[in-house]
Parts: sequence; structure tokens; C-alpha cells
Amino acid sequence: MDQKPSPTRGRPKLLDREQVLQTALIEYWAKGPTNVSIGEICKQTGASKPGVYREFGSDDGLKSNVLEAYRSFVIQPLIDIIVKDQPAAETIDAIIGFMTQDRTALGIPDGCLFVMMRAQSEHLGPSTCDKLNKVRHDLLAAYSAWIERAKLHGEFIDIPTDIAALLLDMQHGGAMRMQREGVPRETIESVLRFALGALMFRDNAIRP
Amino acid sequence: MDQKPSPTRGRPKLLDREQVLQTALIEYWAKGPTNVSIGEICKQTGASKPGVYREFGSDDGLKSNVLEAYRSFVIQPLIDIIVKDQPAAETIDAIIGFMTQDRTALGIPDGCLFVMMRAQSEHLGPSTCDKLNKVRHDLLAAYSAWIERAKLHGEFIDIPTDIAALLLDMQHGGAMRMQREGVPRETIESVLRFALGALMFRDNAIRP
DNA sequence: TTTTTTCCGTAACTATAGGTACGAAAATAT
DNA sequence: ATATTTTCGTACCTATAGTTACGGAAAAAA
Repeated sequence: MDQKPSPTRGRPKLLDREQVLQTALIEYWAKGPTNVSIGEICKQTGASKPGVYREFGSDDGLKSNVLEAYRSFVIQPLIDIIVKDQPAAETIDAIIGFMTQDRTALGIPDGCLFVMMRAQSEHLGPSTCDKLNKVRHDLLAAYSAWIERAKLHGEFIDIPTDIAALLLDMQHGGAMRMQREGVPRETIESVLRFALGALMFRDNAIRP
Repeated sequence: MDQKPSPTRGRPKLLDREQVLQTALIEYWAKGPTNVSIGEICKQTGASKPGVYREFGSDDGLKSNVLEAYRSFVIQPLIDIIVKDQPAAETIDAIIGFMTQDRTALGIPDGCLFVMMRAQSEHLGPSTCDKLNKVRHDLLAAYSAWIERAKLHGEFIDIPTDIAALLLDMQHGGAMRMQREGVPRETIESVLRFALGALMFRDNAIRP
């Protein structure tokens, strides 16, 4: 928790930590977290390899930092949608909207880095795996809190909360994988509407 | 389509094609298709690297052959369950039973090689990707045929067939991923029962 | 100006992976 | 026996990835 002990002494730092993080984030997201080398990130940012290692320690260190950036950039907004106090039907609409955004219009890659990392956690280092478990836990906790609340309002079907949370997580992962496989946006939206609508009392309305 | 032009001439072949295929299958399945090197498979089977390359041509060739073995060993049995002519409720039970088999008791790895390969198709060669698409197509076609039939019998909810097929495929992938993440068998079974039960008319019964 | 501190980046190291050159070995045919 | 055919497997090649040794550069402090 220390700040900078001597802020201005020695050769000034050139390495742009944020730029490396952003570049790595987009590259990992677009190509898969195990398909991008440190050298590639260096090329794109102009940073040197020792510079990256000085900043992040290792491949694992870089990836766990990127995951943290992804968490605050993507997962936290999803959690914010989930825990927002509104009718469950609107929450589901918001979740579906979030998962089926037009990514090319937004300039961000298809799929989900978090989902991809989980699918390849065996290739990742320990601190990235730790972070992965934490994020997973937080997301499941958010689902659970929302489900409990919706149950109290009589909006949710009779289903154990932990099961429903896993089910939502499963649909999220499935939607992200479909997106990466090139399934059209509208198709994914329909699938999600049926998959998530089934959790509420008779709300199977879909629109063309 | 030729058979052996000269069955018995020259040095006899030592390389055991089936053993290499079986070993590669289990290794890819257990560790992920991009986490096992050809050298590792050679070590385990006693085959030489040039021997494997003579037999399969390349990494891509080996992987596509392994995928074919996996298809007939795992995917085809699933398709057989799906297309079997029986009440939809029983088909769903059978699908759930199939997906939640006790793998350790059966001596086979958790998860699904097909699902893993799809998630990492960017790391795979062209013939493996072709094969992957074919298997995916066959599986979706089987789902679709079953759904159409169940609809005629009035057993299925009102949902476009292609959407329902993708939904089933999504749940399959989700269940396999959960299995790899260590979620207990019974939990996955509950999730699937809700996820698939929602496709039929009021059949949300679950058992403890 | 010299020292001290801090960061820089070239050039290497190590390990692993996919892939192959090539001479030897084992069998049949002449 | 010799030639022919087919397969064998050691040893090597090449590329890439993660990682670091190390000498130098840039700034403030003495």
C-alpha cells in the first residue's frame, strides 16, 4: 500500500503501463488469452520486453492485471445491471441487452475474456487463476442476491438460488461462445430470451 | 479409397495407429487439445515422432483423426439418444443422464473434447476445423429433428426449431464446462433439469 | 562534476513445439 | 546372394515463447 517513496529521482519512466494494459486487454480478448505473446504486445506498444517484465513481473502478472482491467470494464457493469433494484423482467431485458450489444459498432471484440480465461484456466498462472475465482465468485454472488430479491417479490420461479445462479452463469458463457462462433446477434437474443424467460413466471414473449 | 496395394512387402509396420489415437484422445480430452504435444504422445505410446507424422501427416491430421474417434465414441451415442423415438420427457431424461454420467467411475475425463475444441478452434488446423463444423452441424441437425418431432406430438413449447437447437447445444456446452470446473454432478443435473425442462409444457418436476 | 539512483533496451538464454533428413533395418522378390 | 521395397527412429532443424544479464542513459543530489 506504499505510495512512491521518491517520486522524482533517477531516470524517468517511459513505459506506459495503461497503454500496455489496454493493448493486452484487446489482444487477449480478440485472439484468446493464450494466443498472444508478450513480444507481440511489446511490438504493438513500442515497449521493451524487460520493461513489461519490470512492470508486471511475469506473464501471469500481466494477465492477472489485464483480468482486473477487464473486470472493472466489463464484469462490473454487468454486476451493476444485475443488482440494480428494478422489476426482474427489466433486469432480464437489461442482461440480454448487455450480452447482445453490437460489438463491432462499439469497437470491442466479440466474446468475453473472462469466459475464455475460465475455459483455458489450465494454461494460466496462479495469480490469474486466483483472480478468476474471485471474479467468478463475485458474479455468482450478484446473481444470487438478485434472485433472492426477485423471489421475495414473487417474480421468480421456485428454484434453489445457487442452481439458478449457476444457470445464469451458464447462459452467459453460452451466449459469449455463440458470439465468438459467429452466431447472429438476433439469434443469440432469441435464445437468451427463452433461456432466461423460463426463470420467470410465464414471460415467454419474444419479438421478431 | 484404395486398400493396401502390396499387403506384405518391405519392413513390417510397428506403429500402432489405434494406440496412438486412443492415447491422444484421452490426453487431449483430459488436458485440452492444445496442451498436449506430439512428443508427449510419442513418449506415452513408445512411437517415434516421424512414425506419427508418417501416419497422420501433421498435428492437424492427428487432431482431426482424434476428433473423428471422439465423434464415434461420444457424440454419436448422444445423437442416438436424441433421435431415438420416445416421449420427449424421456429423451430429456436420457440427455441429462448422458451429460451427468460419473466420469471417474467410467474411467474417462470430465468435460467434452468437442466443446473444448470449439472453444479453441483458433488454435486448430483447417482439417480439424472442418471436421468440427461437420460434427456441430450433425449434432444441431439431430436436435432439430427431435424438436420437430416433439412439436408434432405437442410435447414442445412454441419456439423456433433452430433457436431451440442452439439452446440445447448451449446447455450441453455449459454443462461440460461446469463439469471441468469441478461443479458436483448433482448440481449440474439440477441446472440441466431446469434448463431443459423449460422447453416442455409444465414439466418442472425435480427430485432431490 | 561526480555520485547515486532509477529506469532503459539490446541481445542473449532456455525450453518447448512442430516438423524432417537420412541412413539403417526388415521384409519380399529375383 | 542381391536388389527392391517399405518402414524405422536418432538426431537435427526452425520457430517461438517466456525470461533475464548487463551495460548504458537520464535525472536529481552531493
